[in-house]
Amino acid sequence: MADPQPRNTGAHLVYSELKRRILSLELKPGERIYEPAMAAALQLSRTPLREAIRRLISEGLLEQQATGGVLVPLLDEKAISELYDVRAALESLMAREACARATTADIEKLQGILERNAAMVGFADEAMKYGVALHATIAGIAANSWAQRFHEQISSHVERYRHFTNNSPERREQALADHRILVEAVASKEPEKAAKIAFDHVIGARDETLRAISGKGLVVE
Amino acid sequence: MADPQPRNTGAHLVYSELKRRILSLELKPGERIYEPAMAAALQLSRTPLREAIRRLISEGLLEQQATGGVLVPLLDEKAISELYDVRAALESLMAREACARATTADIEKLQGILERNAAMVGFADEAMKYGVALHATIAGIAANSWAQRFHEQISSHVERYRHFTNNSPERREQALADHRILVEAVASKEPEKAAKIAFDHVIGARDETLRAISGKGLVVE
DNA sequence: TAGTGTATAGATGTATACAAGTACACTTCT
DNA sequence: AGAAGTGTACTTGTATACATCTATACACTA
Repeated sequence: MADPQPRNTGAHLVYSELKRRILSLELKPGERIYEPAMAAALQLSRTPLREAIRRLISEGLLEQQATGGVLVPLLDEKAISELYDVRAALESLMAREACARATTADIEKLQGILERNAAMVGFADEAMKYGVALHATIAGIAANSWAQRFHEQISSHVERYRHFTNNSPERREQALADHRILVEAVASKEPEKAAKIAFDHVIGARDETLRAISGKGLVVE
Repeated sequence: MADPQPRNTGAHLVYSELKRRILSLELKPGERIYEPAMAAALQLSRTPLREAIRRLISEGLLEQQATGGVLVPLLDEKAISELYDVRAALESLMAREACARATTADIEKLQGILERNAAMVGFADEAMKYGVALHATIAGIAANSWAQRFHEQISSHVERYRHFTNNSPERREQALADHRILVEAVASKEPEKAAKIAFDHVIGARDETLRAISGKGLVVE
């Protein structure tokens, strides 16, 4: 969860750096973090390091053992499923609220992103980029700070699983189709319809991800 | 967000204590927290106090100013609305998932709580207690740890607004009626119906709360 | 008088020293 | 040999000292 205006302190820098390492799997699931060693590696004292660690714990990106040690959480399929389910609920809500708040300019912006999404459907990275932009724009229109906050946290965790999924052309076509009818529903101000589309869209992504991952041998201890 | 097993450290104790003071409005919205004074008052050093403060910040129960100071967040109606909307999405999701997972024993438990809820509908505190128990039980059946996590955070914040609402007999009757059809939907395994009922139920609570609060002069600056 | 610069008190951010607790290997006893 | 106890190395938790930054009051200037 990035701050609106990250302050320029060591604790915030090491927070970002640790988060980056966790999401990139540079810090491996199950790995324990030892404060003195990590502080030395990052060239800081334990105090700001601990602040960063505590924050990551409260976001679920690190786990505190009952005994006091701190671990990078393991990956497992149940967690993926839970993450996507909550994400579906949040995106569904934001789509619903976006219907109530979208201005003409907002809708044009969505349609613009949709066009670029369509144009880039052949390129995995670009298509992904515009997909994310579309969801972010809808989130911005909905303007529910709590939904956004939680959505960001969820997205961080999903990021950790992305390394195991494959982004197929079929999936991208499907996502584009979903996006198209979602933008249409928002444009015509149909909140229930938009909510359902957003929900099903994310559930679809969940099932696809679970399929892609199953059997890939997620890291277990 | 309470830990599964709160460790027995000063930082955790002061976290609980500060959280209690924030939710009870003992620490007033807009009030600034000065570390040296607060540490002295709690008879601890600044180090564990800071850990508690950081955690509360990441849960939104304290706010960090760009300049470095830490404040108790102000109360305002927009925030209430956002909180309830997200809560509606989460409870809706949990009701949906509860349908898929509920065992016969789970359903009997729900019906038991419902009966006690009905018996106590004349008493504000008791009725509230069983209402909360019902939602918690459904959350337990759904068994989505992320939904539960976020739901707890949201509930903490809602707690801060409860001081301004009045729990009328009519509201309690309405809530009981909602609970009844919700349990029925879960018992008959109708996920879409249960999801909609839970959503509308919370939205109803939101509107009631907004009505009760408007004009009561929420603390501003 | 309004505005700016500066000094100063006091807050937050960081480093380090110390206390308390945990894990693990080794010894000892049955 | 196996189990239990004990000592040691090391980790986490806390206190404190220090550095840096912020805010406010006051003097000075235009």
